Amino acid sequence: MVTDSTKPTLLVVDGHSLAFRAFFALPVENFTTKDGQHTNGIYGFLSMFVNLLKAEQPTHVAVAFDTSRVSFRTRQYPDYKATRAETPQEFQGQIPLLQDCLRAMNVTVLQKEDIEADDILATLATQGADSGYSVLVCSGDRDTIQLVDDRVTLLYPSVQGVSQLKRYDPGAVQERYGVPPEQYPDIAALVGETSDNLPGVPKVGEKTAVKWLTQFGSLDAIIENAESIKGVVGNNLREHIDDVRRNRSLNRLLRDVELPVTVTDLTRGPVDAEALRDIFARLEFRTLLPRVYDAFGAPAPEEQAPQVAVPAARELDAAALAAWAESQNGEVGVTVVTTTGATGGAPVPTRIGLATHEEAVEANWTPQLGVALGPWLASDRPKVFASAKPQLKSLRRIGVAVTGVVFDTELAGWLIRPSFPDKTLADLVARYLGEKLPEADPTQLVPETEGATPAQLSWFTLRVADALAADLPAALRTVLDDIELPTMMALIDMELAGVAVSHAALSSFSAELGARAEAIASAAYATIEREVNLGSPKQLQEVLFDQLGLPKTRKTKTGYSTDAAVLADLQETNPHPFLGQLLEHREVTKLRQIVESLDAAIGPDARIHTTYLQTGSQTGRLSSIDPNLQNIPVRTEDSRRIRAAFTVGDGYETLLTADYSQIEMRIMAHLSEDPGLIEAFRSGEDLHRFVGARVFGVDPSAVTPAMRTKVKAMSYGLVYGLSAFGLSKQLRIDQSEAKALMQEYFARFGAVRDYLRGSVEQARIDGYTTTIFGRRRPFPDLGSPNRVLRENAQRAALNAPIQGSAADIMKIALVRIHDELRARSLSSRVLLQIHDELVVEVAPGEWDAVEAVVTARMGDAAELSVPLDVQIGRGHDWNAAGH
DNA sequence: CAACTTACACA
DNA sequence: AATGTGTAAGTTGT
Repeated sequence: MVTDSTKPTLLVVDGHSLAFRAFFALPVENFTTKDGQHTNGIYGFLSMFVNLLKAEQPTHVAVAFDTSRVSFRTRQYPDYKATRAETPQEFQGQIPLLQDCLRAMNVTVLQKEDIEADDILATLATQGADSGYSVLVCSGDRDTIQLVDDRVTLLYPSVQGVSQLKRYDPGAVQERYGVPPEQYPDIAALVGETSDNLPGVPKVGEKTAVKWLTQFGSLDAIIENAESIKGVVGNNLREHIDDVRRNRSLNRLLRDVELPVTVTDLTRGPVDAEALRDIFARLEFRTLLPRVYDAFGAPAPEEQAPQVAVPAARELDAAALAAWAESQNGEVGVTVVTTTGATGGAPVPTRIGLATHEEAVEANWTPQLGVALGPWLASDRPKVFASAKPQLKSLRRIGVAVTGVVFDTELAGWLIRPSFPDKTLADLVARYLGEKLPEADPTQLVPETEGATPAQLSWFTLRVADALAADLPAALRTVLDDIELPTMMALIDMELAGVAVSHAALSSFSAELGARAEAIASAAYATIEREVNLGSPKQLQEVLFDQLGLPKTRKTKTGYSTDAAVLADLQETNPHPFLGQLLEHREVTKLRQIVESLDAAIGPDARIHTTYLQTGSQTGRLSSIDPNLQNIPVRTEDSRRIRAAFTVGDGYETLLTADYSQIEMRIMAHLSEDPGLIEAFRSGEDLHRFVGARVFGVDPSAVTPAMRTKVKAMSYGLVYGLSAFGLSKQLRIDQSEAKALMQEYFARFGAVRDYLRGSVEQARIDGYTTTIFGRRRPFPDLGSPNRVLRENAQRAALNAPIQGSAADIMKIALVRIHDELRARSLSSRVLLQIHDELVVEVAPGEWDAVEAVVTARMGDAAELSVPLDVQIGRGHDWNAAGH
């Protein structure tokens, strides 16, 4: 005989009804991801669910869902639940995500065509009770009361919300409804159920129903004795007997639904740490993860010790470390520890740790070690890093070159999941090994936990690299080997080279801009007869809309927009001197801010050294930080003075700029194989003039500037997933005119539309987009029922192969130019990459050779069905070189 | 003091 | 309601 304490407990939950209650209980504003996915139903359900797991400690669990609003009951009685309002779209979309969460928690999710969730619950509860389980049924549907008996308890959400569950055992049902559980459906049949659109006997409520049941003993007996019941209610009963019979038939839950599982299959497994982390990250649930692990009685993965014993780090002297490295045949993990920037100066190596899968060795970095280990580092013996770039940079600073980098965990992790922000070794150890990288507790003066040593970090790096390599599709491995690792080597040289910038030019320009800003501000204050902070959108709103009484503009989260587009619109409809002054002030202060930050970034070598983030974008582009040299102003006369401060450095002769013209449209032509677009590029005619001639049906020579502007905006917009609305706003034309323009465009370049449509559809099927060179970007939301989410994903998916292929091509060109300049022993060097432009510092006498290399390697970086056109510029500074 | 919001520079 | 980035300043909440 099993005692209660050892009896297995089965928990079965109606996912739909409880998530739906949570959906209404939690304010949607607080539960929306930055992408617009609503999560209130998911969060509320999971919160209740983990509490339940923790409190009840069930050994077996299942969550059941309805498949649709249609079931065998609606076939029997088409009006069943017919009065229910349409399920809100915001809720509908949450169900699949909730199911993903549950699966990640290793909880069985069940649903079956034609069957309601409660029937699945009834079936499992019956099986469970018959097999000796103690059964808990959790549902928000009162029909499940009939399941309660001495082995089955119902947990029913109270009016306060889903977190408060009331327990119904037979006694509690008797107390609350005045009848034993098995008779509850009789009451419900008599009273009816408004929410299910099942009318009962008029004027009969719970009280009367219970009275009759007590008096006659059963529903059948009541019906048999209907004649004997007096008064209006008696009449009503006799007139509605068919309704009562129907109600009783419909509210009987099926206890013998055929399911793909039996109760014994519902055991609780451990959570899938990686899947759970991913889905919670996507839903932006931060506090729920530890609660899940708590409910599962398992330590969170962060707290798990490594599954494999970490080898102790052996401290070696320079000669021994070098000898150890030379004796290794396979891949060696490498970790270079550097001084931190805060100590002043650029980081240089302080320690190095090496590891194989078996051994971990390390040493302080000394000049002697540099000499001893230098040959191995410079050899092509295979080395694996976690974030190699800063480490290789630190070595290069002290004159140590490294080759043979065959893997980088950060790059690989990014290629697999470009959207994932966490790519440090610690993150990847947690994600791919399910282990916690030992870290010294920084809050402790004397840390209780020892952090991993450099050699041990190298050991972890190797293991993570193995896991990543196993997860890396062949196409992405090619991107890593042929594009990303070589690009990283080129970036190291570019970052270390830096670009010469004139402090004198910037500081005087900054002062001038400051004076101009002040003058404009004074004039603006005079106009509005008071002083406000012109940089404060809040104060500006007061001035514009209250004081000056200008019409309200586009709404933002916190009020009304005062951005440049809005101010320009206002200036047209309600001209006011303050508007112009404000715009001018914005422009000048923005420039000053840029000039100031650039000036502050000039190093002791009179050059600015940016850092390129190789894993910072989702498309494959680089980004640039500290400072960002990819957004230096260019459009206005003032901004060109900033570019003029970027000069050729000492010992060099001139700057060369090389940019791809219309590379994205060329890729579009290649991918879409549109004959018109391909002809446009092969003809050598100006693209927008050619397209304008086709769209407006005139000779290329008759294309006016206005026509050219329109098709140019249209072409660029295409690559971004532009709508007629967006185009009309961009060009400040009627939406109808924008629509006509788009139609005319697609009539002439139909293959472009076909390609764009097809590529998004393919992405929906594959789950990711692919560039010409095989780089991928996942798009899980292309099939989302949430329209905002889906359409955002569609536009991004439209753009990703084009922007990504352009990034691939530029990286390939960069690497080949970088390598060829070195191979030919030229001193000229690439300094900057601005997406479709390279800036090269040309050494004396090398112009012709460098120009030839750059032109050729950019031009043949990819074999497209249209030529890649490269524009070269030459000058003493970036502005002069830019035309 | 950190997180969020707005605005704006570039491709 | 047109993709992808990074930075700064103001505002708001802890």
